[in-house]
Amino acid sequence: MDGIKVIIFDDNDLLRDSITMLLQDNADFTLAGSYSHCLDVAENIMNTKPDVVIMDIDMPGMNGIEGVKLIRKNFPAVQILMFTVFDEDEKVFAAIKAGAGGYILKNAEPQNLLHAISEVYSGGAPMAPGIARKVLHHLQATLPEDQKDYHLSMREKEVLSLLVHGLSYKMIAAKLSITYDTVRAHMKKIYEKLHVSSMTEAVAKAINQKLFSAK
Amino acid sequence: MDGIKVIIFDDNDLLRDSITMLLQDNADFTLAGSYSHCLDVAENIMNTKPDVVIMDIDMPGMNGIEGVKLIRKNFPAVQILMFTVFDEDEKVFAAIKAGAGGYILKNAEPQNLLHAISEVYSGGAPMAPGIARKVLHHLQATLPEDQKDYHLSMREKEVLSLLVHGLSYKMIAAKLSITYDTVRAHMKKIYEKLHVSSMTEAVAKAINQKLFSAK
DNA sequence: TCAGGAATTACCAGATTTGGTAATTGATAT
DNA sequence: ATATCAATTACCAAATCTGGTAATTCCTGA
Repeated sequence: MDGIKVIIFDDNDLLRDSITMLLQDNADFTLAGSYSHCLDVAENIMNTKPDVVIMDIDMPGMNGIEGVKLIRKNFPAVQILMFTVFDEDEKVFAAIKAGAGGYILKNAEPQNLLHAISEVYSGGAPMAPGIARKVLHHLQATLPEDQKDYHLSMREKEVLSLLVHGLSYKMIAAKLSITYDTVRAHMKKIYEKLHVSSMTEAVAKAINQKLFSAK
Repeated sequence: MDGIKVIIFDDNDLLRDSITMLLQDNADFTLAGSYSHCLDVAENIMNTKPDVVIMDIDMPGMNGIEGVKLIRKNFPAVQILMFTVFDEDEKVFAAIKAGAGGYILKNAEPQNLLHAISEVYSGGAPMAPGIARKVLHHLQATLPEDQKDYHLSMREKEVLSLLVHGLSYKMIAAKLSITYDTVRAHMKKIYEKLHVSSMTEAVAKAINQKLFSAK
């Protein structure tokens, strides 16, 4: 009956107040805490057990990104909604990397904030339009290319994988219980198929083409 | 006065009809074309010059992902909104990689579709909640770790970079106009700093830690 | 001014990799 | 049944890499 339990971290007192009122006027939400800094973030969460945390980025003492990391590490079930004026790539991606579940901007309509809280609570990932576009573009750039198929045999993949993990021919031979010369034979085939002619090139190509997670 | 110009590709005739009606009832949108397959996608776009394309994935002849690639390649200004029943990672990421600007599901409210069209048109990236979450998670997983600093000197980075690009000691020496032995000296330092002891390990570590884009 | 790091060059000896050529066995495909 | 391919082993000679040790120059911070 008390709706989604929310706490907020923001050093702007006026903004915290207006959000407090916004949430109090709406039966779907309960404001369980409001803090001007996130130095005691773990304690605050322990005490209030929120469903959703609204987190500013620029705060004295500890910035919101660090706060997010702490929350994710200790309370993985809590959803975090970034609420900030920043829309630079650096902050956005740092927040996402830290584990934020949504990212909206302070110039948004109050109604959007409420909607975003609901959405992040129910497993969505509310993002300001420009942010979502940034995220999509970044993803487009990093997503693997259409994987070329180099027609490596099972054994060859096995050998290449070990090579990528730093083993020498001799070590690979030992690991696979085959002869040094057999490893060499496989390597020759691999070089041929990958169009390379040295271990370093093979490793670089294997990792870059994501033939292996390599780690 | 005729609003956002939309065309749609979907092999479900009933669905195309209902979207046709939906758009006709709304002055903010104009339906400029409706096709059951995207085999003639380039021609269709040439003729209709749409602002936004609504694209299904599963269609006879050519699937929507391929269609998206074609559109992106030839008409980069056109925004594409995926509209499909699929929410598997594979399809989602393939569509994003291909260049889709938004991704919503067919079980969404009609109102959401209209909203998504507006959003993708104005530079946003509308996504179904679950899709957005997938995207965020994927990004979290691929975003670079907090880069460890191996304290490599400028010269050492230079040498390592060339190594990653497949050059041998000799080639590196030539490229940098230094002696083979100098390259060796740098490599020894690099091995020490990266805690490795072979070229392959150095290359693997350099790429995995994203010291270089390596491509 | 002195210590320390970065960049450079040098040499030695041993380990490792590379390219070429060749052969055997077993499985698969036509 | 014949041809192709994967996996295996082998040997040679040349090229390349690795670890150790050492020295010089230049520049920078204490």
